[in-house]
Amino acid sequence: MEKEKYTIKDAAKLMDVPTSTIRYYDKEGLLPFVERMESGYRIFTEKDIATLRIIDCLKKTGMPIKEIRQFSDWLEQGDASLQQRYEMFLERKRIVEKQMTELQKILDTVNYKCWYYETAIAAGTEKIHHSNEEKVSDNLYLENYQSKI
Amino acid sequence: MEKEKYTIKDAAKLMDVPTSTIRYYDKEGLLPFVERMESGYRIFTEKDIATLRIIDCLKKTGMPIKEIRQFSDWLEQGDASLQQRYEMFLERKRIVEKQMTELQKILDTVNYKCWYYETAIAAGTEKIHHSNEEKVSDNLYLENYQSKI
DNA sequence: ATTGACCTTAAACTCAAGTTTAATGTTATA
DNA sequence: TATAACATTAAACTTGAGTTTAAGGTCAAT
Repeated sequence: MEKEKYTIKDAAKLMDVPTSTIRYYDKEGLLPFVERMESGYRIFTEKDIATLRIIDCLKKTGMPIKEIRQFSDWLEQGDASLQQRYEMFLERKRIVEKQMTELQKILDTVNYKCWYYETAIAAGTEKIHHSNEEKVSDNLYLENYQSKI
Repeated sequence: MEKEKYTIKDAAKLMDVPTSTIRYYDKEGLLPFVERMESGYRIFTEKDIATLRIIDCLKKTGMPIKEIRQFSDWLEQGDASLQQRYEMFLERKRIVEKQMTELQKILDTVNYKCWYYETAIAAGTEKIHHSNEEKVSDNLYLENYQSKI
């Protein structure tokens, strides 16, 4: 059986951030659903932790805090905002897919540079990549290399 | 035949950034190789533009400006720094591969939420995801879904 | 030689996303 | 009941990565 209630310290540990980050998110309106004790201490439920994980996922898609706040507002509205929330995730999907494509291109360039330096080190100098013939080799390399991966 | 020399405006247009960004990079020591006219105007060669593109690639791997400065310093040292530059790109490769893995996990979560909202909208309420039986369905969905993609 | 479109720098400013500090209140336990 | 280890807030501070501003110098075409 899992624990049911969490302190801010527990929540912070689960999310692997300092407690100050959780307080900052709350201050920015990301956590309006978090209840308090009479003393003012925050109480996080399992459900709150699950929502924190979704907020973390949105952050990792590159969504700025202000837009995540919109999502939290929609959460407060319940079923009336299902469509908006759905469209938000559809857009995040498109964005992340674009990021993946971009990241693959970056990886191709990094891999090319690895090969560039391997061959330069073997030759003892970068000059081997300066002549026209070698440039042709580079292109041939790139063409083959990218289809091989 | 391509143009041989570029102004800061040309370079900025080629890199799709404002000229202020190029000046900022120069101020931070990223562009020690860029020559000047007697008047002080920067002159970018084809090679400089190629190096700018590599700097842009490094930036897109998440490398901070201060570490890119190290790369520029190594460039100035010529063949003596081939090994260091090679190791730098090997590390960037590992980092980008990790980013790709992480991004795939994020996409899995986003896809799960898309399904979550599709089904909630069809049912007219999110409550369908609250009962224990439905939670089991979620898990089954996730298991099947991720192997299907 | 004047005009407009360029270029230069230093320094101040912006922005997001936190982090730190200070002053104070609460809870668990020995 | 004292004390340690938590918690609270507001406000100031930090960091990275630029952008903007101000004051001025240069270039190309008329």
